[in-house]
Amino acid sequence: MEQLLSNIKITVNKNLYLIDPTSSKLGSNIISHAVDLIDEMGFEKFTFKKLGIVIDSPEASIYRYFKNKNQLLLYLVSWYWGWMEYQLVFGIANMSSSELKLQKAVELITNYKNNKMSIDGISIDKLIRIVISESSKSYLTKDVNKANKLGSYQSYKKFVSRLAIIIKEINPGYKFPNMLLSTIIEGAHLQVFFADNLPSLTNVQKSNDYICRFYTNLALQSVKSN
Amino acid sequence: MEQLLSNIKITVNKNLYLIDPTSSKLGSNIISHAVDLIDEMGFEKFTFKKLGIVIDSPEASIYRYFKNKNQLLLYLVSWYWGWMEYQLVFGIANMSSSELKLQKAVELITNYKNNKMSIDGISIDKLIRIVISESSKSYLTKDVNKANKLGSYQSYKKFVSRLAIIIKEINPGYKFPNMLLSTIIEGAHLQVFFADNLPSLTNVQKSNDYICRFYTNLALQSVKSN
DNA sequence: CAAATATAATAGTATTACTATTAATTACGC
DNA sequence: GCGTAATTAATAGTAATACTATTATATTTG
Repeated sequence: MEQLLSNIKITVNKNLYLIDPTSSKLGSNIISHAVDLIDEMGFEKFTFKKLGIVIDSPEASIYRYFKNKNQLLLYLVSWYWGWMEYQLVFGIANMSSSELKLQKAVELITNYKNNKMSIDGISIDKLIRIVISESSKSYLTKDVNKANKLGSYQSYKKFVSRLAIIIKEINPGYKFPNMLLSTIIEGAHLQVFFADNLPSLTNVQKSNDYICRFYTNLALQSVKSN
Repeated sequence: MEQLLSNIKITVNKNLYLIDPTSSKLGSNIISHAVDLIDEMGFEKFTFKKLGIVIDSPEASIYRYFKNKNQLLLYLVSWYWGWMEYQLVFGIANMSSSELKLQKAVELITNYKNNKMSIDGISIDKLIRIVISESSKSYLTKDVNKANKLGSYQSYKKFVSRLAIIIKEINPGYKFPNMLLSTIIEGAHLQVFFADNLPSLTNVQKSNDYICRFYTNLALQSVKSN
């Protein structure tokens, strides 16, 4: 895996930045330290001012790369789904059984461990925590429709539709593949968050694989029924 | 139902306000117009300043009732779960079958129509939309733990634990009742939002009951397995 | 009716989320 | 290699947000 990494580059819709942050030192600084800061202080408390202090550049320079902090979040989340799709495609490349493919996908979605690596200066570990805690804020706004028209959720939708095809292979008559997938994806994020913060809303104890088991069962059961 | 309403009062944890908003005209004005405004402009754009203008009271007066807008959101969400619990208890009062009770609960969770009524000056219609779009923001913050210790999520947790008992009645060996329930509740909210805004992430068409059917199947299937 | 108490209004401040303008740097044609 | 254009960075703002401290006005009650 590490070998492959140096050769890939996750691309992100051009509407998610003003200047491609991978095109300059300042840009990649913005990204990597934004990940650090958002993870550390949460998206609400995160500001371009604070980021500017950390990277020792003025606030206004960051505004040249991203319209605002929402667009930056959108960029990070989109990057995440690009990275997930990459892993999915490689993970299921040599599988013939669609059922096993789906299983693999759920594993991928619910596996939050062993990601100590960095890609393009982005700490995967921290990015995953950001996706879990903050990604829903990227679409739960009054601007969703506008953002959607600009392709801001492309990567996420692509990931889901790729999996929907696999589900259709397992059971062509299954009526709710996308619904099932978004339920699993967002549900899995939630359970991690609840396990850490509101344990009475989940049955997960830390450091076991209940989440993976639960959603794998859910997926297979649902798809095969109906 | 309408008859009953005049006699009940949904109570909310005392830590969710500074002054009980139901105790004064100003207080109930704050609540009812906050619901209008948040529904209209979304939680991010909503401010106490704007609310003050609408109710023709200074911003500072609102701060006497609620520490900040997050606390106000917490109050509304908590009120919502109190109201949901009330409906649940009455809805399943005379049922003997736990399976039917669970079915009724999922119906309640996924039924977003026919709520043109107002209680305590709160438009149920609008409140439901707020819960769908904004409620996750009330816990997806760095302050969750603090808020949780103050009992801010009590009503939600109580609703979930009440249903967890029903699930245990159906299948005492089922290991993940809370996980299943939070998946269904948050998933159902999400599907409504996606149907309106990001339709390719769901399979819901407007004005059908796919959401109810999907999550009812999910619940019954999961609970009976394992 | 005066004192205590509760409530409301005024007038601030620090921070946030930007933007317009100016300064510095780099790229490029001749 | 030098001047001009284009890009990038830094400065210095502004309007709005999220509060808070203080003062004023009612209301209660002994």
